Amino acid sequence: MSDDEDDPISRSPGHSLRRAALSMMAELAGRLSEIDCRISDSTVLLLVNDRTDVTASMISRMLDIQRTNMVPLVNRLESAGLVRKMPLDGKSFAIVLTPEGKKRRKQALEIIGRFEDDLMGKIPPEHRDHFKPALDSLWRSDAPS
Amino acid sequence: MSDDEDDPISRSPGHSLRRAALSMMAELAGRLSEIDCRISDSTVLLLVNDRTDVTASMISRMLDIQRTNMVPLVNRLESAGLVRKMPLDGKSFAIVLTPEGKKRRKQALEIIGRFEDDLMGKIPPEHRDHFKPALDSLWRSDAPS
DNA sequence: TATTGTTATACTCTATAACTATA
DNA sequence: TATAGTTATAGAGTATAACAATA
Repeated sequence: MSDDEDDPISRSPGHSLRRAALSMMAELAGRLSEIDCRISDSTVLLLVNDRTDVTASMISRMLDIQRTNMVPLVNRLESAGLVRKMPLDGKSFAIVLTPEGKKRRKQALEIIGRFEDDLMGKIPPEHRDHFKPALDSLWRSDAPS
Repeated sequence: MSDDEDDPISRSPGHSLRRAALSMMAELAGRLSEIDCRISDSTVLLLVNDRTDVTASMISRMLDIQRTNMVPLVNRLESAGLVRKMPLDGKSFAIVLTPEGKKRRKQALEIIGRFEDDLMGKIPPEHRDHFKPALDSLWRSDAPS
């Protein structure tokens, strides 16, 4: 079946963005599965790092995840022994990494580092430096315009 | 909470790709909902167009959708009166657009056209021409390298 | 009053296994 | 044997409403 540049789908930047993201996420999810991590898990581990003052609500705002959907995510990390909840005051808890959590974070960082090298390596050199700035202009409120 | 260029998430092109795609898809889905179309619906309508020889299996391969997940998609379009199944041989059916399907396709094309103009307009001019080529190199087998 | 954390719930998208019928 | 279409099912991700407790 023809899929040349004449049809509106092949010419669509939105379609390219969707397909590229889905392809990338499938590949990354596969690599992270070897350390029993989902993409969202790894994002939380990277985000928290050594901090002891990051709440689930703060994470949900930073990653644009609904507060309510943080519950199973944090529970999963807690059940896996990767994070602990430390009371900050009467109503808030800090999500802090356990030693195993820090170990897992380091593994995730290595996997993601290799993954992103591979990712950028697929992009022709003349387009490479434009990739992240272009993407960030589509969602980051503080992106340069 | 700090979200500067020092943390591995803000510097990650993979994270930028994911967030940009999710942001874009949410916006497009919202606009297409005004003509009762999902993104996948519109993609099928655009793809089939005037052809009378496109099967669900062909669509599933072109869009990287599992064959099995085409069933509810096509049923939805058929129930909405947008497509008909025409027997091609004893085991295959062509998905063809009804007159209402062609009308809906035209509406979708207009919405998507405006949407993509807006999308590209958000990208700083110096990055704009690199956007689609960079993305296509990540998933299109025939992308120039 | 606004925020944090939570439960319950539902919808969408995606993925696998297995089956029938036809090429 | 391979392909087309289908059913059943399960796992993710995501969304809203509602509530209790605390700032």
